[in-house]
Amino acid sequence: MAKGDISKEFIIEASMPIFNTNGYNGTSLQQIMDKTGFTKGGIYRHFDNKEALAAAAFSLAYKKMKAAYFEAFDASDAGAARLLKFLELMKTFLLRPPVKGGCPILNSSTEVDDTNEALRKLVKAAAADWETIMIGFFEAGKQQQQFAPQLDATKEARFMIASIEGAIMLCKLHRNAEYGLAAIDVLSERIRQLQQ
Amino acid sequence: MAKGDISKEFIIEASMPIFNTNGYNGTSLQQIMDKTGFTKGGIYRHFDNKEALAAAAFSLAYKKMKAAYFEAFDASDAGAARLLKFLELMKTFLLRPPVKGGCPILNSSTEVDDTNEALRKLVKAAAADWETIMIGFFEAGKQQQQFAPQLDATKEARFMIASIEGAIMLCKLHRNAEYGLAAIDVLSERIRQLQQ
Amino acid sequence: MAKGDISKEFIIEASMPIFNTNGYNGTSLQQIMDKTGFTKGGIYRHFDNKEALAAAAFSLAYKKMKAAYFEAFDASDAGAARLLKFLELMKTFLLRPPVKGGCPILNSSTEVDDTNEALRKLVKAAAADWETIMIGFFEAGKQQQQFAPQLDATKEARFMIASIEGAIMLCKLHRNAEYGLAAIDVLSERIRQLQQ
Amino acid sequence: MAKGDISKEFIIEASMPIFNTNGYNGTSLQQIMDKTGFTKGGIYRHFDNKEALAAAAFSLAYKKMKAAYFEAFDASDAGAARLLKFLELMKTFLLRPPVKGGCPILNSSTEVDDTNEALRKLVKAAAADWETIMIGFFEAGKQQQQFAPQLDATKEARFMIASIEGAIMLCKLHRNAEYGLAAIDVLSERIRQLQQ
DNA sequence: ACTGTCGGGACATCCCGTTAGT
DNA sequence: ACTAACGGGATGTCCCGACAGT
Repeated sequence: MAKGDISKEFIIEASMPIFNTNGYNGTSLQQIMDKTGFTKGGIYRHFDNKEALAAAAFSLAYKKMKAAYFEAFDASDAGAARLLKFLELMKTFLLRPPVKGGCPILNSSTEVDDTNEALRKLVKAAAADWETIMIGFFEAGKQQQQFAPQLDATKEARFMIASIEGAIMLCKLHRNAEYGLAAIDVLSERIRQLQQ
Repeated sequence: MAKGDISKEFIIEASMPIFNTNGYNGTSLQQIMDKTGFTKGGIYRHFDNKEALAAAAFSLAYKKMKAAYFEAFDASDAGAARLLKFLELMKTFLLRPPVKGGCPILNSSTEVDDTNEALRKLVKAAAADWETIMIGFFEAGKQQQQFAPQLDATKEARFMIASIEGAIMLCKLHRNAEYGLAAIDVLSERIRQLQQ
Repeated sequence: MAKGDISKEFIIEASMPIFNTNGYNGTSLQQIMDKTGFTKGGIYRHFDNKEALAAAAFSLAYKKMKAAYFEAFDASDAGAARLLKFLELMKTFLLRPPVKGGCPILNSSTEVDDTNEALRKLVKAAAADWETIMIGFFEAGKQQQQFAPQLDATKEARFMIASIEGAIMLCKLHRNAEYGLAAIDVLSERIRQLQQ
Repeated sequence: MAKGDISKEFIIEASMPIFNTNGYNGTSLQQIMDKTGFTKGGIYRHFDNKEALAAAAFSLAYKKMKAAYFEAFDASDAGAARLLKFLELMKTFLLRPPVKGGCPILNSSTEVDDTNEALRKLVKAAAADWETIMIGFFEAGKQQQQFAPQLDATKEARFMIASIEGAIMLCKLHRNAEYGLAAIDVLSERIRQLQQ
């Protein structure tokens, strides 16, 4: 990796938690300058503008979050077991998220608008990616005859994502894991109900 | 109502959708000046600072949202029926929310931090208020023997709120009601399951 | 005294220490509003503008300072004795001035310029008034044959005022009476030298 | 000297007379922008805030004043002769000060308070520096047996500084050198008296 | 006599982005 | 590849003053 690429990665890595914690509007280049030690010119060498940097930071945040999820899956697990394991993992993430600031999709979703189309597209893609993964889990469960064949995997996936995101939001707001644990528990119950 | 109070209400009413759409950091006093026709001096006459105005705007937004909810409840309905009606209402709100910009709790939750303690408290209180209302619905259902007496109303309420907020988030992000409808449907199913 | 006059006096009395401590530019009407409990309109009922109020406050400050000086003079004292008594009084005033903020002439002199002609005239008049008083003391000493007839009273008065003001300035700056005591002591010495 | 340093010096040089004439509160960044041709961004590049610029301006003002003093001293002069020469110089400075606006110590002393601690420290240090210099003159006179060995150099220095500053103040206020000349003359007399 | 209301502008500060230079 | 330097503008806040109303 060339020197420039190292710097670029370094800037993204350093700015990611700032963006994910303070939001796009709440983050200034000055904060990133302070953290990285680079000057503005050095940063703009690698990114056209603030939004491009924010987009890169978001991508990294999602990548890290996703990696934290997959890290926890046992290769032998599949279908329902994997889903339950995933939900258990979520519980620990409610107050101690794998990326500082919590779920980047949630954090970005309220701030992106028509003035941030590039970033917006990325967030949508990330959400879609996550959905695809979850659908895969449900489909795997169907193939293993854990779930009924008529189970609507897309619906279940979206429901699960929505509930988890909402749970994260409540925990962050109240600064109390209790508010989200309830939701995760119900989701686990549902997975078990759907089996048999 | 005195002249000043009218102006104050007017400013709150006008700034509410701006704050609820663009967020706290994304909203400038200039935008509020443009919308209201007031100058900064006129605005600061009624609010100590931007946060105070944002707080008032949030309160109004939540009040309007809550009113829209209650407006839809039939006085004769109670317990499970009221919950199901509420969920039906939610479906229509996914893309056409009663307040512009969508659920103010969701919108604010990602942006409030330690620098906005006053606003933060309000958002927390609103979330708690909503939770209390939902708990009341479940408790009413228990009293009418629609739900089993051992049903954990708090857990159900938190789960429902989390799922709804997550659903709203997904719809807003994708600009497509489909992503949220799935969640609402599952919630309705669950209410029916909990009955009998 | 009519109600309005009482209010006027009250406002002057309350704003005087603020102006004398923070200076003209450093004092805002808000501070005076807070201290008096009046609103801006109430204040402007009695004063055309900020400068007019500052002028009134200055006059009061000088009046109080002058009163504090005369209060200490024994009616029987005159000439040199009175001058020495005055210098003793000055020593105690160096750190505990009779009006909060210290000598209003000194405080105002650095801030008045061509944009404050009205205030400027007042400060000049106050300085001239003080000078006249001091000249009177020296002249009285001459008449009592304490001082030589060829003593230049004006020169001595101006010198004494300059030294005292400079001493006050140094004490205020260093927040230490030592710096000014030296000057006062030399002045006392000189008075004694001039006698015989 | 790098380009930036030139700009910085230029800004300090340009803002110094403004600060020294109008005071800290009476000086706006706009005035400095107008005078320098720099924009706020360009100014803030070199100074963290207004106070930092004011501090730099004060330091320059004092440096210039001090330089003007020393420039006038003949290398061969020392002790009493140097003091008398200094007082002669003061006379010409009463109305035509070496730095526009007059003595920066006097000008700043009335305005610095607890909100300007950094600036305050500088002004105190300048006053102390001047005092040290004056003490040196008196001590030199003692060593040359111009003054009695028991002469209190510190006391004389403080007295002289106080009188000079007070004289400057009176001249500035009355816009008339007469008021200060009296004081300087007496000081000269005293130096001659202390000799013998 | 005094309050309430509002205008209009100034203020210091912060911001993002560009360019010259090395 | 990166820094230093600067522009130009927006931000929230404060400030003085005017005026209607009572």
